[in-house]
Amino acid sequence: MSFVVKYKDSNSNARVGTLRTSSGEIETPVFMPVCTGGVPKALSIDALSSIGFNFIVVNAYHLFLRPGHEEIKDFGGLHSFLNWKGTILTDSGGFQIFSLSSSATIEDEGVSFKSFIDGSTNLITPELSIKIQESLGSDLMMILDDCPKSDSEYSRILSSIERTRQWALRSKKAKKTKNQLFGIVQGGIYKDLRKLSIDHMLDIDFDGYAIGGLGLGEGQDATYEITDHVCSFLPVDKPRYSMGIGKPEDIINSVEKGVDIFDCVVPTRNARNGTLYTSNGKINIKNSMYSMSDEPIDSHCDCYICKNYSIGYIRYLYMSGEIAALSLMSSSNLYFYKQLIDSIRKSIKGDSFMDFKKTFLERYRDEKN
RNA sequence: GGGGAUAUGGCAGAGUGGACAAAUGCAUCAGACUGUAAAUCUGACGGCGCAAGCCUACGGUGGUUCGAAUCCAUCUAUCCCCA
Repeated sequence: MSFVVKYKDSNSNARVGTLRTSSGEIETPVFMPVCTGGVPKALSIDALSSIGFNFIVVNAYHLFLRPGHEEIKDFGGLHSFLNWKGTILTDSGGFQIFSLSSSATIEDEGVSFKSFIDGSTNLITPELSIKIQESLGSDLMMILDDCPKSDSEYSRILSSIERTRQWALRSKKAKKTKNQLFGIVQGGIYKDLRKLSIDHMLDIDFDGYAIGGLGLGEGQDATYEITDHVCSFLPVDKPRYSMGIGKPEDIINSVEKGVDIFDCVVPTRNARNGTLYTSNGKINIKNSMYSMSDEPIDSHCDCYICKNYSIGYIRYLYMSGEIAALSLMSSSNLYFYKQLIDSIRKSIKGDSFMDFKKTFLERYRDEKN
């Protein structure tokens, strides 16, 4: 068994488990910093190790476009190329059907993307996606899924789960290595389609199951409801991954429903756009109230940045367009996420997850400086 | 001393008789961001008002005109060239 549940919270579906991959053992719930192109934006990859992360997600489609999966394979694989000793999960490119929808054409065979780099058109099939992920030396691969826009109508979602089923079968068949492969549940906000998609994935049987297509505008209540619905049908002895989720409160609520693995661009992208996460809620460093403030970003935080930098100085750097600000802020947000997921895990082990949730959210929502 | 040019909202800079409270950029202020085509995007940005609207404003003053940031006179300031 590559996944074992070690602790189960008695007041919720939250659990602590260990996930074994070819690059080591991961304790869940876990958060993966997003390294789409092989690096966390505005940071070096070793900054992640310094913060304490040992699990990242990269994107197969982006690395296929540049520098190329064959090139990376020749280099000795992605771990070697990045000099990353931790675990790597590769996303298949399915999300780009959503995010690059204006330059994507979906067919049963696969998805054609017009490259934003050189304009070339590439057909990404489930087989090619697996080949790319295997060439990269992924520890944990994802099937190619059809990720539609959240406001799509029922018929489009229905076709997406059917296509995802076909692509899942082909992905599994194409897999040549022993590395793990996760299925992805689609179905939008429609519970019956979610259930159908779960059945499809369970029939095929994967090493773990991801919930896809959430956090794309359906609203937080819907996100939690669908997460709960999906988790209730997933096997307890397999890891569950909520793709792209989420904001701090989303992670807590999803853990409560039984999710084990997360990734999200929010800590890094929002850092670059001026948002910092603190135990008292998120703040916008552009707000004039932080001008020349000698306070740390988070007075409850004991990280290096909070101990050594004032928010007034970081704001000055940000407003001046200094690159260092983006780096400091990304690092600070990732540290916050690391602390959050560590605290979640600790509270589950102590069977006090719901108390942790209450305490955390009260402070996170109300005090907002 | 002689000749020439220019003066516009926090800054830069369009506009040269009515569609001008005045383009655009920057700065400023606020918001958004969920498997990253994002160091991005959206909104506000003379005053008062919820609004219709009213008031003040394109260096000063005085004119021409139904109407002036735009035309004329004059004053002031700045810059350039020749002595």
